Amino acid sequence: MGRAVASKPGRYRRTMSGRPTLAAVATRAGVSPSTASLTFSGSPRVTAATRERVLAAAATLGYAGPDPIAASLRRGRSGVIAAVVGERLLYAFRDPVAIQLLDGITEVLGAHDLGLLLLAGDTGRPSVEQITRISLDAAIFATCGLEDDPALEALRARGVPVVAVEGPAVKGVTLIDIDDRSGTAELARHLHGLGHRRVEVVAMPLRLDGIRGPVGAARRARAHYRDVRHRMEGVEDVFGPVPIYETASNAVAEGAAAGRVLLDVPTHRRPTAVLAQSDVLAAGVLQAAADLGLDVPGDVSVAGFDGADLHWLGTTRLTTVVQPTEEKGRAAAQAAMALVAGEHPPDIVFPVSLRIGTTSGPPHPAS
Amino acid sequence: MGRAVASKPGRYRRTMSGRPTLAAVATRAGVSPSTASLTFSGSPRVTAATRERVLAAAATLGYAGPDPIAASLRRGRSGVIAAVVGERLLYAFRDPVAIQLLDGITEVLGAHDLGLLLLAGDTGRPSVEQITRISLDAAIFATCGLEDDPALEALRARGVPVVAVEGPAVKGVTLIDIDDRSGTAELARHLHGLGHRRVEVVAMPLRLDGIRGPVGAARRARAHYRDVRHRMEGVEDVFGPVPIYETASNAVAEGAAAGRVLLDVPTHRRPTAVLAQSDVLAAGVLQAAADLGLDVPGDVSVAGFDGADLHWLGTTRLTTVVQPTEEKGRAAAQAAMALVAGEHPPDIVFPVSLRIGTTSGPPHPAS
DNA sequence: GACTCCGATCGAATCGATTCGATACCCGAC
DNA sequence: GTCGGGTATCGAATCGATTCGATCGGAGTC
Repeated sequence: MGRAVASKPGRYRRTMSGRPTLAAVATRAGVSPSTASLTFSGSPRVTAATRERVLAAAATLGYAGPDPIAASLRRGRSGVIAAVVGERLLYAFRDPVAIQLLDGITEVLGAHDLGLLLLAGDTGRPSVEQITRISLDAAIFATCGLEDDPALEALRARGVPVVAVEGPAVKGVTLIDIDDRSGTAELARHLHGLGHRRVEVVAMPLRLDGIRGPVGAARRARAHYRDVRHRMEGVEDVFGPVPIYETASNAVAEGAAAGRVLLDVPTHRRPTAVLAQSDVLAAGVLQAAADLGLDVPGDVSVAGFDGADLHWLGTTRLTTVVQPTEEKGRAAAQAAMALVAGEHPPDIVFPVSLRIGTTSGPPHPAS
Repeated sequence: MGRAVASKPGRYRRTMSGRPTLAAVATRAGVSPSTASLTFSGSPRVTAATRERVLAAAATLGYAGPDPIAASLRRGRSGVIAAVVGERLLYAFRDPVAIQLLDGITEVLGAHDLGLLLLAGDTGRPSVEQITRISLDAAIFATCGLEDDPALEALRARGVPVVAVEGPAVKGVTLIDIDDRSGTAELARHLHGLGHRRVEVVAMPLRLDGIRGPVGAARRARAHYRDVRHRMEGVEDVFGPVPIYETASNAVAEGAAAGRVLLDVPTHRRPTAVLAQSDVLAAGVLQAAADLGLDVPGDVSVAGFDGADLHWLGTTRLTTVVQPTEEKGRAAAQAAMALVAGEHPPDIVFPVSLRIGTTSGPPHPAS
């Protein structure tokens, strides 16, 4: 018990960053590294007394628990699941649906102490470099999934399991989907039943090239996104071919611009109903209608899709198709976790439901 | 070249997940693991010919590059930086400022192939478990930073460097801030100059307890968030003590509710100007004013803070204090990277600037 | 008092790459 | 022909933990 012994109480090995290692804690506690490890993993095979000693040693040395990186290497997983967001966050998160989806995802991942990594693209896609440098257990294509996405390619090459929310529909990818087509068709039937015959569609972007305007057959055939396609088809199931106006992005301003184009025409050529492919676009159309002094639904009915809560609409209740966005997110997260566990979760298609609000009504008899 | 030899072309070691390892590729290419590693790290010390052979071997075996986890362990970094978001994403991301901040962060991180991990709290704070399980190189408190945050505690215990955006101001944490106080004061002077004398403040939450209503002295003293405090002080610097109405969250609906309370009173008691602490809240106040049939700025001037682009405001240009949100994000990311590199980046305070819009004007002479 | 049996603890291999210093080789020069 | 210098490649240690099977010690039983 001489001073020489007592004077070097902290001479244990430390990590590069200067922090102690599990081995150091074990030494200090007078146990083997294995026992120390067992202690921190909360194994019941460790005596309470031993546990105490290990924890005390850890406290003394300022050890905050096993290094996650080393643990990840040994375990073969990182505990991180990526959400791939095609655009810059600034644009992607303008979409309340995207946010709600992500919220559902984090809800499930957080409950399992998993982390959500955002893989966003500056110009379009997240860099493949990012994907190869960061350790991921799985990836969820949250928005903008494309069949020929290079990010998808990179993930598959690495053997990272992939979940896609509303596409891309690729073999080996678990798909979490909603019934876009029949949901839209139900909405279309509602409008048709009200007497509407002259309807037009305001579509979300068919491709990521910033083009807006009327959609011709050629363009139509090259529609990239599954949900966009299905929502067009749903309308056509009821009304047959209808004019489609494509927006450059899923934003209120885009919807407003489209709305002005469609509504600022002589009455006899004006559609009696506008079906926007999203609530956000519909909000824009409503704005355009208001600017033009048109009454909704008196002069024109407006419908959306998503059932997003657009707080800025005030008391207007948009007629729309409600999808279980948050549940989609939860399901996606669960599927991702199942894939990580080596299971083969099934694809899922969630049902949607029509919600009739205050923005749809019968057209003018004259129309 | 008998069949027996040719039939076993791929007998190299593979990882647990069934993927080949760098060592396997090296063996196959007839080089040492070191050389293979050098090849993948793009070292110029490797001959073109050798590089070719290694890459060919990798292609044959289906090797997509070094395992990020193993590389992380060796390098001592994971390439992941966390953004701590206090609330659920669903609420946090309703705030356009938060999104813009995050966008700025991802812009910088993405350019360096770093990943952004979202640490969100379901009920309040992100779980400490998450922090101890996931490997982080640094963390950025993006919103809702509190001095006594257990998450902050956990991060520091692990030795993870921390950057805070607008608080918490704690020793050892790099602070990225804006000049809330003098910015608000400038705005207040503008209104004072217009002739306003009866002004009220709609404040963001002072604490995370869901309380809304007039703020008394006791409550005022316990204001938790730095930006909220500073924005109150800025107003008082010009007007002296003014009534403050606290909202339960930074949302349009909350602003609207507060607006109704403040504006739905007899004219002589109605404030001639309302200073909301954020543009989102101001949007709500505008909505309330419209609902009450009040003209802005005729009957009441409304001002916000942030300079967020609220696309749903239409043509109304809010009088507000513009802060460089995106740049704040970029600075935060850069500070985080500097900390990871072992540097000591300085705290930063960004200036803000008054932007006079269409929602402020002189009060009624009668008032 | 010897023999099992059971459970707490330990040893050692392993996860997959990175990196530094050493080696081996090739070319030119003396 | 040999030596020096420079460079492409290699060996081996290391990053920090996890985990399986082995070991050791003590309690219970005949």
